[in-house]
Amino acid sequence: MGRQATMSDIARRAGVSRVAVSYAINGRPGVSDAVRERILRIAAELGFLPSVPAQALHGAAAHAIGLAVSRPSPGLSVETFHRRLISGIQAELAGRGFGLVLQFVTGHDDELDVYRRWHGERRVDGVIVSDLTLDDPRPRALASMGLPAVILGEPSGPGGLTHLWSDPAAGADLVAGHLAALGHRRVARVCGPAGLLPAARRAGLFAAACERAGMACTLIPTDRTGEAGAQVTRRVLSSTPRPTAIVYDNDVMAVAGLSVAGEMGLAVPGELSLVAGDDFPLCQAVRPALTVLSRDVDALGGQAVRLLFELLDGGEPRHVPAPAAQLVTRGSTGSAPR
Amino acid sequence: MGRQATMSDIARRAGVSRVAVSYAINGRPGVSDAVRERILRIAAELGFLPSVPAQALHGAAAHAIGLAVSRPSPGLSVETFHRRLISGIQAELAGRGFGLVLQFVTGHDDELDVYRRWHGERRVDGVIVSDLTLDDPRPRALASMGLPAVILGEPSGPGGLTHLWSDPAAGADLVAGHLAALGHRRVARVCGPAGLLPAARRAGLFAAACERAGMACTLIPTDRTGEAGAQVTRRVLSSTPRPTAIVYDNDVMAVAGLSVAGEMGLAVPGELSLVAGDDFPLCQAVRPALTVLSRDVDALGGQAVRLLFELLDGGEPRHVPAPAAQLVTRGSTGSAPR
DNA sequence: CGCTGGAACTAAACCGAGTAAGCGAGCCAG
DNA sequence: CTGGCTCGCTTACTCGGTTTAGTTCCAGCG
Repeated sequence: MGRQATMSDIARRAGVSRVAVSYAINGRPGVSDAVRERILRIAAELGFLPSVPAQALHGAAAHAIGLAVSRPSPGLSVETFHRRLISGIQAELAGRGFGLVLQFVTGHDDELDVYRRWHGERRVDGVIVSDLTLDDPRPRALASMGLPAVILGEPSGPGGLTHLWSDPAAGADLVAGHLAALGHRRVARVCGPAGLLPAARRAGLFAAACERAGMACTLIPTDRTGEAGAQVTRRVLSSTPRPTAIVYDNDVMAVAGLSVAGEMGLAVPGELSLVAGDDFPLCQAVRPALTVLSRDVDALGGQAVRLLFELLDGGEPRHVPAPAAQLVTRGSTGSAPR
Repeated sequence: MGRQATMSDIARRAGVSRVAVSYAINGRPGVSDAVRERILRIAAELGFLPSVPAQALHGAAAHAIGLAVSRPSPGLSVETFHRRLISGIQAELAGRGFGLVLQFVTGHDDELDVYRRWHGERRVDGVIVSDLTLDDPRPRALASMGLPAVILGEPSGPGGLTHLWSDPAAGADLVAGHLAALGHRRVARVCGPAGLLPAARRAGLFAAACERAGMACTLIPTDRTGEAGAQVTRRVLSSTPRPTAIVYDNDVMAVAGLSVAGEMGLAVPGELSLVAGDDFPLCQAVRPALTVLSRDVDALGGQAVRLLFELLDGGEPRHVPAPAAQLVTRGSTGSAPR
């Protein structure tokens, strides 16, 4: 009710100056224990909380970090990825009293405008950037803007920003190795858009891993939607010779692929093995449950936040490897048909 | 580069006082057109943006609204629901220069703490509340806190807050009518947790709608996870007499159910019809695509924001009906087996 | 010629905090 | 007994913008 209590209110009630209240509440020396205690009691009574805008006025701390999410990138996986990323970010943020400001954007230009606005309006202290593309303008722009940022993705140019990314080679080897060990010799890889840096790298590395494992590999780029997953799967399964395993870049395409396989009367994993590129609840809900290459996205978000705080505390930007992806074997992969 | 330009910087460069700059930038009378133009030109050159914290200091406008999302509520549908809600909120917010502050919470108490903090710290101007439960303490608490709020859900107590909700009866009738017209006589409804207000209401109304349509209906409460969807489906399909149609409260359970039906050798829609409770990309990705009861969640989010702005502009709280859900017929429903 | 009025601008106060500097009291040492 | 030191608290200034109250200048008008 009424308005929020301010330090002046507390000072008046306690019969001291406003500054004494500031010292008491921030736990700095300058007030006696007796007065400090009285002030804290009154503050608690009044439900006092310091005004973030007022604090942000003098220092630069807005006590918030920003995350811009590319809106039109289709495919459930991306959504789920971001949701888990946000979840991980939150967990780390909560302890520090920081807030998360979220904004959907439609492209890099739009996103940079958002960063400029956030920074200009002192709304956020730093940002976390995901979905790196080839020749991405964002790192450079952020650096010249002076807005602290943690980039989720491999550093390409020079740019002195903090990057956090995991080596996709390890994951590619895991999947290729698993399939090769099961006796597969012909596999298809349903990839993400060729323009997205991580998707392109994953595709290339998987092809290389297949070669090393002695398997033939077909790469098919898609827009990562379920529709695309279904279409591509139908086409691939109609080709001759038919691959005995398909690896999908995300979960929604894999689910669509599984449905198509069922429709075409192919037993999974008896006649066809499937691997999904990310582990989300959906992958365990379908029958058979999908073998997945799983990243701990929550942990990634948390680590990104910790790196951002490092920057905010005056640390130098650095490049950090993220934990590697792990293969979770479920019912959708089995021995290759003979 | 450097720090952000302030009004003082502009004033110095333009050779006028800070106040003149304020007038010029806010389009208020008090400066000549010549000076105004010069000030605006310099402001643009310097990339000036007013500091939100500084503005928030005098009025109450933080230029942000808050959304707390219940974190542990399981089930992909809820996640997707929130994602689309956020998307709709964003679209409406973007035009007004408002930001969205997001926070995951673990329960009502936690959520109320978050609201208290947001409000106390002047971080947000209002909030949007979803996932109403029976005897929900949040509306009352928000009202007594004086924090403007739009509640997505049916008003239960008195409380003078704005509520936005759609009549679930219409949707229940649509689904029941559709199935009855196809000749179904025995249906199962896989529901959400009994404690969630909308889930409970939907369940009750669907049972009533079935009765009116002359169908027998079994209600089964679940926690909405894919696992639960699979389990319940297996149990239901093993019972005698077997229902000829199953209606799920969300998408992930429906997908799990579809997989189980395939596993058990039941043709969809030949021997069994399935309906999902929400329309998300996933429902179109699987084969056959799922018939769904679709709400325009994006529009809902947008409308919630508009109602919140009404409140912020001094409007009175009111109760508003949301657009009714629509039935989208796809491949998973067909004539009942004879 | 002087009075009124409005346009154009400025000085000063304010919002709610943080920080630096100042000042009186009490204590200790010389 | 007094100089100097610390403790405890206050006054004064800052942040960046808004608002209120003037002030100056000039035109119009009686």
